[in-house]
Amino acid sequence: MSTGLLRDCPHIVDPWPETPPPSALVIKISNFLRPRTDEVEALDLISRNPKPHRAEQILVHEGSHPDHVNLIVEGFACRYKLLPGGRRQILGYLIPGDLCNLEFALFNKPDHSVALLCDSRVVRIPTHRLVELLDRHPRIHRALSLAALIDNAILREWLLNIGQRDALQKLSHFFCEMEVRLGAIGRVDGNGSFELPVNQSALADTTGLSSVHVNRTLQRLRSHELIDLSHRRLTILDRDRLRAVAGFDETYLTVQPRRD
Amino acid sequence: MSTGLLRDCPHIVDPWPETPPPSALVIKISNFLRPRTDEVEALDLISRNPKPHRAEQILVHEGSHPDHVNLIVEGFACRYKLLPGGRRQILGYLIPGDLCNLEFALFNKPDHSVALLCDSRVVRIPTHRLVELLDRHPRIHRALSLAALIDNAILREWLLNIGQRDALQKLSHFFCEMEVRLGAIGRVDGNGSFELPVNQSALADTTGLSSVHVNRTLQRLRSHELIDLSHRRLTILDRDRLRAVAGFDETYLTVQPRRD
DNA sequence: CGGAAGATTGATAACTCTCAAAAATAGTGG
DNA sequence: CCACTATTTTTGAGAGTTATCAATCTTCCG
Repeated sequence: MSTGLLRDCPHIVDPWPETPPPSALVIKISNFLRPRTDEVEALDLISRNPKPHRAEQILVHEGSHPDHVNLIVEGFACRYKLLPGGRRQILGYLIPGDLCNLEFALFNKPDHSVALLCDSRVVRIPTHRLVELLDRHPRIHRALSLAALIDNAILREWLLNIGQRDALQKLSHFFCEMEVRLGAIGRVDGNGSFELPVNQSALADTTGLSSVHVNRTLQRLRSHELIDLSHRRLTILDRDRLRAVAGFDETYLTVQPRRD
Repeated sequence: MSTGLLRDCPHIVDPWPETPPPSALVIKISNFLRPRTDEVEALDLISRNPKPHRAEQILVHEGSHPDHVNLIVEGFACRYKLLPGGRRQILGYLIPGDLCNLEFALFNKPDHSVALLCDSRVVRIPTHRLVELLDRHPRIHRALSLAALIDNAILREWLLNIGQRDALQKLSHFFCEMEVRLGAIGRVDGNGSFELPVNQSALADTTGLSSVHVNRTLQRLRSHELIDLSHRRLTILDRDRLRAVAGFDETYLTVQPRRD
């Protein structure tokens, strides 16, 4: 069952105790197209046997030259860049089903690092195997391209968030985004509550605020009864109101394919 | 001495020893691979007959459903998002050779708008023609994918810039980036001077600062004799020092293809 | 020449930061 | 299971960068 390693990471729970669990990657692809049986098989095959990794582990080092991509099967990771002075900007979060460094394994060296935020299960896929998969299954290739576009849209929205919104909006917006993303892979329960293994220092580096200010802004959100954040778990108490505060519009996270 | 991506890729030989001036798109593609004659022809064909457009014109409306992509042949444009309160975040700049909305023409609706910053020459390419081109010339397709990765890297660097650097660094960094990008397409003269049709209000929306603060920060940069900005033209007086101030490292703008 | 847009300046307010330390929580070993 | 340590959260105070408002000056352009 659960190993000692995973015991301390309560969000790693098999949500499909009975049936064969659809892999995170299949769920993700399904957002873009209805996968055929052979495609499901290929995706399942490639994400088989995830290895447990410890929190804090660095999956990708800026400037390295990886020969594989990382698929997050269970857990959380973040992309980030460091500045000489020690400041850090978090560039995005990786959740189950996300491919870590597709682009850089194929083309360029990573311009940023990726680290795990909690104990996670990760598949290392050799670059050549991924390329084979994409060659053999063009629809999967297309779906992953769509996923990359969404990543892009997320980056642009973050730019807007960090550049133009105030602290309260920044944090609210981030929470709204994570709720949608995690909801799409079944990680949000009926109460609007989900695992979010992100401490206040990381929230600060996500939003470009100081951790002290994050702390005080969180208190404000709590006192307005918009959220509850404790034990690495976020509960959205009033989603509509939180979205109103954030100015959140989820369309940038959604897909409207033109043709199949 | 021209700065730019070509200089940093010594294996890429200048394919036009003496002949007619290469189109902006050909120059751009050449940063990623050495185009064959037929590819140059195809690129030239598709970027033929650019139409003049007035400054301020909006090329792409957020939420619209364009049936074409815009190729900037000459001029400047910017991507941006607006917030209900009237605030604006500029998300990136398009310079000659840049394709405006490749992604959204193919897949999704634009999540942002694009507007011209000065009188420009633009080619409207019907989506289907672009798709044909990409199908017929897979190497061009691949090169454009690489270009998209660079765009991505730029977005991440902007996130770092806006999130973590102070006003002086933000502006310096932006100037350094534009110098490299414009240098790569031959738009920077020997004195480190180039056209930059971006007013202080746009600089503010680029960096997430107020225009008043931009003004005062520019004065500081000028008094340090790092730049000169007037008549919509920026001159970098001391590139090394400006880069040091900005903490600028151009590798995120460059390409190191793995194969081919 | 005159209006409009952009740049500059001054003054004040405010949001956010930094420093520092205490309180609370989580993790670890006996 | 408890004690102990490290990490994280919280709090206080003061400083500072940056924003806002409003007016003036300058430049651009018809």
